[in-house]
Amino acid sequence: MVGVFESIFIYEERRMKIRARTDGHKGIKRRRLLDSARELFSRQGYGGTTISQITAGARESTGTFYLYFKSKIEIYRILSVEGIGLLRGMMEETLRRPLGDAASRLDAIARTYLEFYRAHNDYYRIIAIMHLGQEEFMSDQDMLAPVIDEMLAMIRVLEGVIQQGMERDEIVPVDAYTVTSVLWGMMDGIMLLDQRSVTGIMNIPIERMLSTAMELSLRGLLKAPDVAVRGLKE
Amino acid sequence: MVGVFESIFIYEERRMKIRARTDGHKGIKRRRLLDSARELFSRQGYGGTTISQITAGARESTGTFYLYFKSKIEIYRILSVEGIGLLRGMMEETLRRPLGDAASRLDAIARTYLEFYRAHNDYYRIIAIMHLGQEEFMSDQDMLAPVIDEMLAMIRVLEGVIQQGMERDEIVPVDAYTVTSVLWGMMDGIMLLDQRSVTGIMNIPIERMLSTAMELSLRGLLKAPDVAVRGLKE
Amino acid sequence: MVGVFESIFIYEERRMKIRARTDGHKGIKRRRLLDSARELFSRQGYGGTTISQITAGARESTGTFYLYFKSKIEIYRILSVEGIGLLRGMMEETLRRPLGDAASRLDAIARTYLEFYRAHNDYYRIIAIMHLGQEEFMSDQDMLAPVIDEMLAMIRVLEGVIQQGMERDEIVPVDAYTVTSVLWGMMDGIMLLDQRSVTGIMNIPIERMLSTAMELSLRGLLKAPDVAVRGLKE
Amino acid sequence: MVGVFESIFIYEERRMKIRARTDGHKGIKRRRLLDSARELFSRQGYGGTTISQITAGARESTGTFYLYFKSKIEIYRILSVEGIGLLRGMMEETLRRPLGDAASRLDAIARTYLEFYRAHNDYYRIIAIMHLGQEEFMSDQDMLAPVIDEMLAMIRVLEGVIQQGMERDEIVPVDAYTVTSVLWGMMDGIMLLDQRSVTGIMNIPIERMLSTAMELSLRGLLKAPDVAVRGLKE
DNA sequence: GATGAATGAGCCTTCATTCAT
DNA sequence: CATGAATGAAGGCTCATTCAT
Repeated sequence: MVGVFESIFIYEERRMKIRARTDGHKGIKRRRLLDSARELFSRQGYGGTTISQITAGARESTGTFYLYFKSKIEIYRILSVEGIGLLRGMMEETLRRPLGDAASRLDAIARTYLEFYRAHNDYYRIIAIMHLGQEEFMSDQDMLAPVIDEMLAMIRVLEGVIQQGMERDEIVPVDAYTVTSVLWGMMDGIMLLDQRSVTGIMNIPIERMLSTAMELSLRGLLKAPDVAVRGLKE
Repeated sequence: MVGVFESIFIYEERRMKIRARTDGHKGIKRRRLLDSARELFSRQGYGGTTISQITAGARESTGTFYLYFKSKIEIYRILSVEGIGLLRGMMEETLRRPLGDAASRLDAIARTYLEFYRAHNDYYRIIAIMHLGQEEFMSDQDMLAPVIDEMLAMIRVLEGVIQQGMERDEIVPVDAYTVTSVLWGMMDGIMLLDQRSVTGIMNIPIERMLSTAMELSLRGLLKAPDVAVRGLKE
Repeated sequence: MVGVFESIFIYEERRMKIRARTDGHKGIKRRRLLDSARELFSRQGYGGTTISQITAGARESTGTFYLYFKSKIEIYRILSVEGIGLLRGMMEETLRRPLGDAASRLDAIARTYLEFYRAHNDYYRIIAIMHLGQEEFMSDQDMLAPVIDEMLAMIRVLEGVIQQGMERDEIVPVDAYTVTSVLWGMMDGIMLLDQRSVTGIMNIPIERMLSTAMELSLRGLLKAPDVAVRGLKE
Repeated sequence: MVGVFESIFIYEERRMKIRARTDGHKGIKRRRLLDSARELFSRQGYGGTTISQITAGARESTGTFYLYFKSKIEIYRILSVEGIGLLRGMMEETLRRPLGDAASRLDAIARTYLEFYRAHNDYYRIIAIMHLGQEEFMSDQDMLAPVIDEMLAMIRVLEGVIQQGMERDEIVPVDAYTVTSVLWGMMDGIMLLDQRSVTGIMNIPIERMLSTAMELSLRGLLKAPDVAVRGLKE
């Protein structure tokens, strides 16, 4: 948790050095508002959160909110883009490391997604869950477009791994794009289960669910699965 | 449950300013309100839907709503239970048919879920999506309990299939409950992707995604996957 | 409590014999509605009582209410008149008995009022308390007129006692009408205190308050108070 | 408290579309709302008065109400406490003056209560009348508690006077608390009569009723009544 | 006559957004 | 720039009264 905020503030710090000092103040207030909103949206939902709560959480006045954001929905959009950018950064970071075969790389990707899910659950909820079934979001192209762009970029990264795996003869021939999407959906589905399980619906630890899912998929995907997959039987 | 849906198409003929003296008439109004609510909740979310919209959609007056339902959240709960009951009915219907091996059965289950998803997307959205991130629901046990009960009952059905598959030596030894959950999560994840793709994020037909997911999983799950799985490479 | 209702029913019974049988049924329903309303008004206040509650309490249907009463306010008016009539009946009954001097008569009157207050608290609340500060009642002359008429009639009865007492030289010379009003107000004030004390404001038994009030007044009113008044010092 | 009332007449001059930036302005709007509510509650009762009416009376918008008060019942409670505080202030003021014997003091108390009743009839109606028969208030301890406390405090003041009178041998031996309650109830009863007589039930001026009541009681209460009491016969 | 479903105006309260200061 | 008071349009829900049956 702390790691992220540091990085966010560091980012802001950098901007401050480039821009005027007032911009720096501006940046700080803006960030405080974003942080407050993120926490509240995640906890209370979009409709359940009021501008007053956001500004109170940031120790700013109501009016100040509109100095930094056009509307309530806009701050939500910004948080979405921010969140997905954070996830992408983590993915790129992961894939920058030298990782042996396709199995390891896919495994690393899954682990990274899980790490994001846990360390930045606020963001996860915002980008993956909260907007579902909110007419305002689904029909607001300005809202959705940048989120979708980021998401597609990330899926393309994953797709590259699958593609490479096929080229290296580690993965059975498949339609890389479809399989990528399926893997992504699978991961989301499991995290969704975990979100629901917050309310006690089922009690399997998410790591176990995710590793089971990956082992299952890798067994189906790899040419020589026996090497990579362990522990399916427990 | 199926009978109910038939009635949806019939009642429009009868439309007149009729007082609901008989149980039949009463049922018709109630159903019209439920249908209107289902459509609106699914499209606009819970918070985005007003009682006025629901009654307008059913061509009734505001007060009439409260003749049939205790509150806004109550009609949502009823729709949830109704939806999940419908899904369960379809599942039971499917599994009642004589289905050969575990592969066929799992395939049939996936197809049934997909059929529900498509034919009753309103209900799917209500039971699987709309309540996410609505603090209101997550803390309302009266609301959640029946939905969760039904859902667990259904997962147990799926688990039985896995279990049986292991006993018959068709499926590799796994923890049935975990694998069941993973499969369920996977299916939901893919449907979630499709829901998002309503806005054009990616262009793969859901059937293909789901069959790819099943093939992948079955390859990992079955002892002799080559027999059951076809078409992974396309 | 029972006594009153018997008398009411007997009254209705008589009417039944005179009128057609259907009128009898009508009378019974009407009475049931009145009784239900009386109990509810007294307990929940006018605004807090709904027509549905009244009809439910009388085991009649909502619509039936409007067969017997023009409106919600009308049943309230009828109850008021009924209540005050009941009180007057009790007063007349009391004064018909041979009662010695003025002191005894005034005492008997106070006791009768107290008895009414206790045995028919529902009615007391309706005629003396509930309508206060209800714009609708105070400006509705149709509502007030009959209640006022009955009340004036009763005050005149009391006035007669004072007058007679002066003529007999038992009471010091006073303006009978003023003193009557004062005595009446005094009794009401004490009952009001008791009503408030229901909520725990003060804990003196009403009999003691009322007897103290009467002793005090009689000492001021009578020419030879020492004879009539006892127990002031306790 | 008195200061407040002065302000009522001043603020109208200042009426402009002004934002309440300073405490002063804020106080003015609050007061305007309180005054509007006081007048309306007194005239129409609690249930008969709407927030819209209150804000319209104060020339504010609906939302503004909730800037200054938590709810409808809260403004009623504030008015109650304000009213009873005003009465207490007047009582204390009166008793601070050097008043000779018990008779004069009791007389002064009665006059003060009457003065309050007349000069602040709105408040009188709110604290003494309006809440009667409103189940809503009787069960709301937060509402009742401060009112009751103030009232008991005032009764204790009166009780002190009686007590002192007995010690000085001016008053016959009585149970001070009971007699106090009775005197208080008597005064209220007479004011109640007057409230009802607003509608023309009887035509005696309230001063005369009250002075008659006091004379009557004092004659019963004092050891040497002939000195203090005049004018009973008119 | 009797019924009770239907109506819709109206209530209290909330909150995103504006704008005077 | 910054503030936070002000706004007023809804929203969910109730209930006296009506009227088709």
